[in-house]
Amino acid sequence: MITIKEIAEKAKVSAGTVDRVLHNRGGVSKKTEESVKRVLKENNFTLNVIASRLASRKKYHIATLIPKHNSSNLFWKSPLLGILEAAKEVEEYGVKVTNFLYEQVSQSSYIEEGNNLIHTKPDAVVIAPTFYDETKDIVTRLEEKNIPYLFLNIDLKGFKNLSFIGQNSFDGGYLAGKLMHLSTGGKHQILIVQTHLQDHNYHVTKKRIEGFTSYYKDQGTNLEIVHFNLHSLENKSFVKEGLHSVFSAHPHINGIYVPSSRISTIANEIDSQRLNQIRMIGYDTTAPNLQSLKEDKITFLISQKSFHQGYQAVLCFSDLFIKKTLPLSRIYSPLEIITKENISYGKGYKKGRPL
Amino acid sequence: MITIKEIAEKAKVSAGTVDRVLHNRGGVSKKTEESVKRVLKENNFTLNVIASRLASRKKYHIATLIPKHNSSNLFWKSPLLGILEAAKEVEEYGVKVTNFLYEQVSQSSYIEEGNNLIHTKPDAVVIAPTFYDETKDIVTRLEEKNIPYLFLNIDLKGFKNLSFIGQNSFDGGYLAGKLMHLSTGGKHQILIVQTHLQDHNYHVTKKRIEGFTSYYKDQGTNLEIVHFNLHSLENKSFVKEGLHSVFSAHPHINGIYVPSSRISTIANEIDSQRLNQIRMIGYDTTAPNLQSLKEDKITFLISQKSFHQGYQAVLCFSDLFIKKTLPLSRIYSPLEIITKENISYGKGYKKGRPL
DNA sequence: AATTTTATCGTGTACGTACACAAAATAAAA
DNA sequence: TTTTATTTTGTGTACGTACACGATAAAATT
Repeated sequence: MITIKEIAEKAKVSAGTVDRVLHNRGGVSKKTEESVKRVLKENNFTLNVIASRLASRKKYHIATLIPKHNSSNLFWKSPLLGILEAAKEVEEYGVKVTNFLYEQVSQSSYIEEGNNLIHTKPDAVVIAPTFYDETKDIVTRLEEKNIPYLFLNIDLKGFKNLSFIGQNSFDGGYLAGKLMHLSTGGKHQILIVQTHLQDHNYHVTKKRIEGFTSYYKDQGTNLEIVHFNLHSLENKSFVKEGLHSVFSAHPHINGIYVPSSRISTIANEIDSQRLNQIRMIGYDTTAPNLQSLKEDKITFLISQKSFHQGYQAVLCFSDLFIKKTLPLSRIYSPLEIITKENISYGKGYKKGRPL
Repeated sequence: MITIKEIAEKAKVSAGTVDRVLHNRGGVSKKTEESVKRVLKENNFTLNVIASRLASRKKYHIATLIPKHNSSNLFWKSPLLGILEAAKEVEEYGVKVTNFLYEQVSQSSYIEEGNNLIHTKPDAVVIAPTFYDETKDIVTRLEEKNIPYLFLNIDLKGFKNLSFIGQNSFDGGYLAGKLMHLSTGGKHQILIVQTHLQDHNYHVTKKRIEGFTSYYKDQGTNLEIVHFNLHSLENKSFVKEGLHSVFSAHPHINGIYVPSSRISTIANEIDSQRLNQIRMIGYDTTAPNLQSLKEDKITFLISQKSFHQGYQAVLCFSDLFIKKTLPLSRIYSPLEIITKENISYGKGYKKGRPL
C-alpha cells in the first residue's frame, strides 16, 4: 500500500500538496494537480482510512427524526435500537447520533421535534417522514443548509432524499399472498383487517393489499376477500366484538391477513378453536407478534428487519463522511419469512465489515 | 474518550507501563499493575482501535481449507465469495487470507492442501472438515503450534475448535417439515431424495430428515415417506429414469424433500405437469436452485446464507486479532425461507459495523 | 562494599494522514 | 524595478498507540 509521502516523492511535490488534491482543497495549480492525479492513478493509491480517521479531528453529527414507540405500538422500537447500536459502533470514528422522537399521530410533535433537530445543526438527517406537508417544510430548510437526508421506512416521492431504506410494500403483500395461497387449501376466503392510522400507514397497507390480491390474480385463483376496518385497536373488547360479528357473517374464513404490524392484537382476540382453522399472516417481529408466533396463533410473519434498517441508516451517513461513499438511492430491506420454527435464528445475526 | 497517556498520568506511571499492563506484556510489578488496572477500570478505558491498528505493524494471516466448487456442485462457491469479500475488507487492518481448496470427494486432496496450509504458518485456520480422521490429523498439528481454528458448515464433535459457523441441521429439517406440511393438503405422501456422498454430508442430511419427520410427528399428522437413494446425480437420464419408476410405484406423491443443495437437479428431471402438483423443498441458494425457483419448479428453498458464513469466519478471526474479542462457541446461521417472491431481496444485504 | 544481574519503568520514534502555518513563487500594482 | 498582493507549495505538529531501547531501581552475587 503506497502512502501519500511516497506519492509526493514520485510526483516531486510535498505531501501537503498531495493532500490538497486528494481532498480538492484548492490552492493547487492545474499543472501540478494533474500530474499528482496521474501519479495517484498509476499507483492506484487508496487512502489509509485508519490513519485518516486518526488524524482527522472532524466530528460528524447525525440526527434522526422518528416516531416514539409505546407499549401499544412497538414497531419503532426496533429501528431505534438499530440506530443506537450503529451509533455505538461509529462513535470512535467521531460520528455522533442524536435522536429526536415524535408522537406518531401528532403533526405538531413532528414539527416541534423537527425544529429541535434543525437547531442542532446536524451534518446529516434520517427521517421517518410520516406527514407529507410537514416533511416538505423540514426538508426545505435542510436543503437550504445543504444538509443531506434520507427517508426511513416510508418512501415519500418528490423529494431529493439521498436514499430510501425500507421495504417494498407491494412485494411484501405479494409474498403474503403466496404464503396464504399455499397454506390455505380449498376455497380462499380471506379476512383483511385494517386500521385507520396516519397517511403513510395507509399507503403502506394499501400497497400491501394490492400486492396480496395481485398474487391471487396472477395465480388465477378465486379469492373472496372480507374487509374489516377498525378505527382503533386500543379497546380489546371492541376488537373482539367486531371480529365476532365478522365471523358470524362469514363463517368460512380460513385466512386472516393483517397488512400492518398489529396482527397479534387481532390474534389475541380470537378463540383458539377457531384460530386452529385459520392461517394468520402479518408483518414485523415486534415482541407481541413473536409471542403470538410462538404460541402458534400466527402462521407467518414477514419481517423487514427494521433493526437493520435503523442500523443501515446510520452506517450510510457514516460511510458518506468517513469513506466518501454514496449509498444506493434505494435500499430495500429483505422480505424475511418468519415462522415458529425459525424464529430463534432471526436475531443472532452478527454484523460484518470494518470500515 | 480517555487516552493511555491520561491514564498514565492518573496512575503516576509512564505510557509505556500502561501499555504493558494493557497487553500483559510483563515486566510490571504486581503493585503498579494493580493500580494501573484500577485506574483503567475507574475511567473505563477502551483502546482506540484506530490508533492501535495504525501503530501496530503486526500482520495476521488467516488460512482456510474448504472444498473446491465446480459446475455440478456449486455449494462452496458462496462461502468462498464471502471469505474473499471479508478478506478485502480486513486487508487494510493487516489481515491477509489465503484459501486452500480441496476436492470435496478426495481424502488425499484434503490432506495435501492441509499440509500446504500448515506450511504457511497461519495465525488462524478456517476448516470445512469433510473427513473426520484426516481432520484429526491436521488439527493435532495446529494445536501443537497453538494455532486457533474454527469449523465451517460441518459441526464435527470432539474437537477444540474455537467456534462453529453453520446451520442447525435438525432445525433446518424441522422447518422444512413445517413448510411441507402447510403447503400440502390432504394425504401427505412425501418423497425424500438422498445421494450418497461423503461422511459429513450424510450426517447433515440425516439430521435434516430427522427434523423433517419430527415435525410431522409433533403435529400428529400421518406422513408416508418414500425414500429414493441415488449414488450420483451426474447422469441426468439415470436420474430421470429413477424418478420415473418411483412415480410409477407411488403415483400420489405430493411433495418432494431434498435435504441437500441438489434439489434443482431433481426438479429439472420432472416434467412440468407432474411438478405442478408437487411441492418441492430443498436447501441453499445456488445459482441452479435459484433458477428453478424462478421457474416455479421449486416451492421453498431454505438458505443458510453461506456467503455470510464465509464472511463471518474471516471476521471472527479478524476480531480476535484486532479487537481481542472471542467469538461465540457456535454461531448458527439463520434458516432463511426463500420463495420466488422474495428471492431478489436475499442478496442486497448491506453489511454493517466498522471494526 | 563493589559489582553484576534482574526486574521495573520511562523515553522516543514510528505508523499515515490532516491541517495550520510558514515559505516560496508568481502575478499585479506602484 | 521595487513593492505589494496573490497564488502555490513546503514544513511541522498532532492524532493515540505499539514497541524498541535505554535508564533506573532493586536484588543477587562476589
